[in-house]
Amino acid sequence: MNPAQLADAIRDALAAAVAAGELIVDVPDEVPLDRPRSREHGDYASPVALKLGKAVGRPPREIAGVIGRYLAGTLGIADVQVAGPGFLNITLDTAAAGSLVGAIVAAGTSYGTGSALAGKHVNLEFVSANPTGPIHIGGARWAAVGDALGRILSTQGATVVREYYFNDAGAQIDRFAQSLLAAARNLPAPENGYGGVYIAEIAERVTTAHPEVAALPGDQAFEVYRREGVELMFDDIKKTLHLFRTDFDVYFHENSLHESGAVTAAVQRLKDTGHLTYADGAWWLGSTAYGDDKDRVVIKSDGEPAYIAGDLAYFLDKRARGFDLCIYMLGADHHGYVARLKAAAAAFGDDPDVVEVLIGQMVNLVREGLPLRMSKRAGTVITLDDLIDALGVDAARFALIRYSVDTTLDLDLDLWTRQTSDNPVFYVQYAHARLASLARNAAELGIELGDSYDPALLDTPREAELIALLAGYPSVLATAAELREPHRVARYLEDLASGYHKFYDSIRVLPMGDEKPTAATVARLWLCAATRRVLANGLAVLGVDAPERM
RNA sequence: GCGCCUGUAGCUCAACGGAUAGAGCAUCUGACUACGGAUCAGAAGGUUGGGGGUUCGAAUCCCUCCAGGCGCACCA
Repeated sequence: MNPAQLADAIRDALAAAVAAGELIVDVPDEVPLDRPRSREHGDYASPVALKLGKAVGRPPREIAGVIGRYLAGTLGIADVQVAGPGFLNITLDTAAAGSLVGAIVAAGTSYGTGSALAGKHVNLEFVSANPTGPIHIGGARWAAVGDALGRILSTQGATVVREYYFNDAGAQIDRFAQSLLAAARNLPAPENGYGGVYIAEIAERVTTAHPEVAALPGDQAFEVYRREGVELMFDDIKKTLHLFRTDFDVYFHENSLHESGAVTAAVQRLKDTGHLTYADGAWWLGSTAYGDDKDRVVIKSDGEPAYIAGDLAYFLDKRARGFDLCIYMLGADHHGYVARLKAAAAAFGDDPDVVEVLIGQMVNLVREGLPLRMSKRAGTVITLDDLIDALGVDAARFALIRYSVDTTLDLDLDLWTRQTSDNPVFYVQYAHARLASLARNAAELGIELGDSYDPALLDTPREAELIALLAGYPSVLATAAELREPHRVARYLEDLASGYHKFYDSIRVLPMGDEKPTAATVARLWLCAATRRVLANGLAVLGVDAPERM
């Protein structure tokens, strides 16, 4: 029996009680059903009586008692208890609970998926770091979390396009190109320019590939460094992200919006519809209506488009490509954009809720208990490449994903470089490797899963706990998708790994010595196969490897 | 000054308005001649920053104060 079937059974019991005149209330379409934190509260718990208390006008415990009476006879339910203020605690019978194991093995990689977002076209924009330098630690957080979120949304049926917006127009790129030129010609770095070893390195690569540049006058050389340098930067960024297992479907270039006339057209459309106002020689967007603290300039008084003009055209472009949800993942230093982006949608006559902005807090690095202060000027920026070198892709991704993005993340390099049990990613991967090893040993002994097992043999508390954990995976995924919180999946996997290690420690799976495999051996192997499946599915969602051996 | 985020065990953090607030680390005590000890069992550790409010029920929602982080450009 799965949770959805149980919820239906509770609703049916409620409906039956209402039909019999024992309760007078409108039967809701859906009945709340939770997995209690404590196993003492059964396999499932429903606060339905507490929710209905006011509408029915009777004490919740009384209501729960009535529903419980109607529910008690349901096939697969071993026990129904009224507890606490009026919870309905439900325990499945062993066979009904154990049958889940077979369902998981049969479902394979699709176990845990849902359909809450079926038919949704989601544009997921993340990282989008300027191509003026390598991805740094803040971008790394979004790379890991954004990629995981994309996979999570996909499990719920959404069609997800991952997108990276390259700001390759404007003054920052000019400064980048000037910095390259200065480095190539051994001139001091320009004011507001970029420093760091990578500048010299890229300048040299450009110079090597285009030796003629040395003889060119400054403005022509500048153009070469701009064109070629930005291209190299693009390549480096893509390469690093690929190494980090974060690939994008679309790398969108801001420049293309200017060159195609999309920016001009978007601005003209807003002028025509009266959504831009002219004041002090500039054209303004009324973003204050969406919580901005001031209106924003779209066309500057010198006639040039401001940065936001590109955003306007970009949003229209996304909508024209058929997305009905546009998610932007931004760092805390850009939280001021939320109102602007929503205002942009509204100005085009669109629903502001199409725009969803996720704000992630900053990442600090800690070493030996002290915060590592990063400075571009001093060249102590920690890049994504550095992070991968230090931790490896698996640990880096897991470390960045397992914390809510609402909290400022202090990443302890000592902890995550340690290859020990302190490190959550190893704990989870070890559980998977152990399961793989167990399967190898079973195969060596000639024990096979076969077509079926007896679910009623999975009858110890440890097994019941493990099955209950497995049963929780779909709702964890669904919640993670709904709340856009990938860290829930990571935490769940730690719990599941813990549940498995406990099981492993207390219950022998394979026969010892001369013993013959029994029906219980087979049932337990099925349970192990199901656990391994869920660990592998969950790790895949995070983009973390599920190793056969460690 | 205004806005967003945060404040939970010694440390790092969980907990879609639910029951006795949970993990890991650190500390202390235990468990391997057999499926991987990178593991497990147990102990100890809390006025969920303070104060009000809403609710059958608040770490969670509202108000307020305190503390920290990040922003408040005709830059991109």
